[in-house]
Amino acid sequence: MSQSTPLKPTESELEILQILWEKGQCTVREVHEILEKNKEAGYTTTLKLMQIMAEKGLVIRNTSSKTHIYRALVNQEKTQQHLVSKMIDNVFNGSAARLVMQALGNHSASKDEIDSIKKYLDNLSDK
Amino acid sequence: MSQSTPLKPTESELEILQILWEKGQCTVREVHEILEKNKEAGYTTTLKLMQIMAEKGLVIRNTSSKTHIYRALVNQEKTQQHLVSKMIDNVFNGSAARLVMQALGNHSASKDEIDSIKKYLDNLSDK
DNA sequence: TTTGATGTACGAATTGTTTCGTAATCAAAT
DNA sequence: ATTTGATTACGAAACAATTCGTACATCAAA
Repeated sequence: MSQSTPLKPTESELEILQILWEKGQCTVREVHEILEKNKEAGYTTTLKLMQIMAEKGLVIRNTSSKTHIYRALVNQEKTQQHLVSKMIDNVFNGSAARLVMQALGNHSASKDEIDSIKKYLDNLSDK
Repeated sequence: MSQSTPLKPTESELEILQILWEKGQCTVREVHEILEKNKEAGYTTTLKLMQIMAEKGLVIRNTSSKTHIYRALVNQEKTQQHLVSKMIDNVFNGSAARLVMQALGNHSASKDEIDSIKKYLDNLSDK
């Protein structure tokens, strides 16, 4: 089964996709202003990236007015899934469990998060 | 705190690192033969990659004999940790829990794996 | 109708990664 | 000694991602 849209966006593209996934739709300027909070970047750089993403089919844009409006065209979950699978193969030798433990061993998970994962696991093993 | 060795190896570099992590030490040929099982690649390509990795400090090589022997110089767990953290930020908007669920939902982890993760979680929340 | 602000389009420079051809080196076998 | 085969060294091409300067379009306010 061939996939015409790339499921492996670059890092910069992912930064933009995350914004679009959250906001639903954005102008280049809106995306750019959010990006700028975290890193230095010229406006035309963001513009160019989003244009390329449109060419690749990662996003679609409405060009009916002067200021174009962009939306993500790739599915958030599918993209995440694909990237996680790749990482499991590429970094953890195929072991999902090791990735999970590494992710949790990091102090990045809060107690609430851990609890919700437990619930999730309980549901999983019920089936 | 600055890190002189890059903790973000490229994909090709990761493929090689995984082999070195597992085997401990390897010649270029050994690495190359393992890589060849999964993908097409010329011998000198692998050689060049490993030479560059040595320059970057990702690996170290013993050149005392004609055939050089390579070892990973970067730590497996630290590297994994770093990459997972990046992915959590970059792909899952900072939520470790969402990464974990994506990883488990997808790769249909075995019951044993799930149980061992549960135990791991119990230990985590005890502290 | 001119000016300024805000936009898009486009091309090109820069940087990093991957690939491989060719030459040089060395050791072992003949 | 010479040949053969396996190795490293090196340079450059091919490719991809990122960055940005400049030109041009549009619109609204002066």
